[in-house]
Amino acid sequence: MAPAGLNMESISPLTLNRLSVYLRALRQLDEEGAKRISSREMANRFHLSAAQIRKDLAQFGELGIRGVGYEVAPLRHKLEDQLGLWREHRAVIVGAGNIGSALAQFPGLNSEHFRVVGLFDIDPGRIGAQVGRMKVRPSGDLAQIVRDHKVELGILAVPAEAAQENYDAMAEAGIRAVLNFAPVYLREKPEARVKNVDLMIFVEELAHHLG
Amino acid sequence: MAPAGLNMESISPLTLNRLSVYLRALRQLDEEGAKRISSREMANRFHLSAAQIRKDLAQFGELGIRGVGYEVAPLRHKLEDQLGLWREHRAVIVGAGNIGSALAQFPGLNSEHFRVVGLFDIDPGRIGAQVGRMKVRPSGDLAQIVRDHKVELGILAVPAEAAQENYDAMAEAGIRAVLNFAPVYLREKPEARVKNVDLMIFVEELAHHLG
DNA sequence: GATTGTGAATAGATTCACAGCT
DNA sequence: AGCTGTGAATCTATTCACAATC
Repeated sequence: MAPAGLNMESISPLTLNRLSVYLRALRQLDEEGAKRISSREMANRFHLSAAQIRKDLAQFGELGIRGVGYEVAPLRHKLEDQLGLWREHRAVIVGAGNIGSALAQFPGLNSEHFRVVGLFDIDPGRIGAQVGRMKVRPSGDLAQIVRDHKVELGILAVPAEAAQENYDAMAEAGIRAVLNFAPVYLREKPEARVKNVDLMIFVEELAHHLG
Repeated sequence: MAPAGLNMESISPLTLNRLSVYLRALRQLDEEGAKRISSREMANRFHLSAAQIRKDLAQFGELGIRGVGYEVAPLRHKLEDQLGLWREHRAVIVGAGNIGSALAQFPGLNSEHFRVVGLFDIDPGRIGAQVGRMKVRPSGDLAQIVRDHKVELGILAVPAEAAQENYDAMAEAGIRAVLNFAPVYLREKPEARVKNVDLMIFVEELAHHLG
């Protein structure tokens, strides 16, 4: 009997990130029409560890069938649930520069699970510009859009020096989670969790190996 | 006596990524005119762990002064050296869609340490388009540009289904390291190291916490 | 016979706490 | 007096290896 909802332990961040990887693999398998997959097959195919797949998945109950493997579609949906993808999340992007504009049109953020409902900037030269299917709005309209569309997710794509004030404004408007692309440490408020994404960390990791 | 160059141990990936974080902090301190900083001050200011800063830095010799702290400018340069930033690295970007075009104009990739020397696409509708200071070139010109500019770093910003063939072409052309933004597992060649960046992992991590 | 789920073993990372310098 | 560098202790993550199950 799988103790479905009563898991006290929170998922470790490393495991959580792997769930996203497994989910991507399962979606591909599902599209290919695969009905079942063993941890070994999945590990070989997507360059993962079979033991780790099993340990990670076992946290959510007995999801597999001994002697057989995992059923692709049900496992996919289980992982989507764990990742909060059982409902649509609305997002706004603040900063309509290159990165912000690219993210506004990013397929993953305009999918079944996420929807970008606003792209904001403070620069009058950008306000009103068409970016994909959206028009850039003045940052002053943020709070109203967040309220009207029940936005939970904010994406910060402003210069470093403007990041803290825009984060504060997002938190104030009721946003619950922020993905920060500005290369700066944000003083975090309890109501709005921050996840930093620093692209230079990836580039510098490669540069180190180049020597 | 610090055994400067004879470090046999390779740096762990977690430590390596923190070096980028420390470097960013040190640059800011340097610009502010700070001459010295203690691990404690740095930890408080940038929300890090003092013991971890010391452990990480101690790998590269006795960089600090007991009773005093670290000298900002020399430490900054030591970390830049460790991260391979003592010389300029040339990069090309393949895929001139939203993400590729944004990265072509990303300040970190057009800095003292990195330079984007080419932006490529296969779509005739994009070839010739002006993106920042660059014109989009046909992917067929990749090998020549890589050779002429001694390019070491490739950035893959093509759709998932085109990623493997473009990675192979990069490796073939002589590129040594690839930052892959396509959400797909690449069969890696020994001559061209891959670092995957999947933006959906970050978004889904936040979505999980939103529940 | 095959594969999961899992306790035990191993490996790796972080934090503690203090000796050693300045 | 204050801060680094570091061994020891702790905590976390991964891998192994096999009993349980289909």
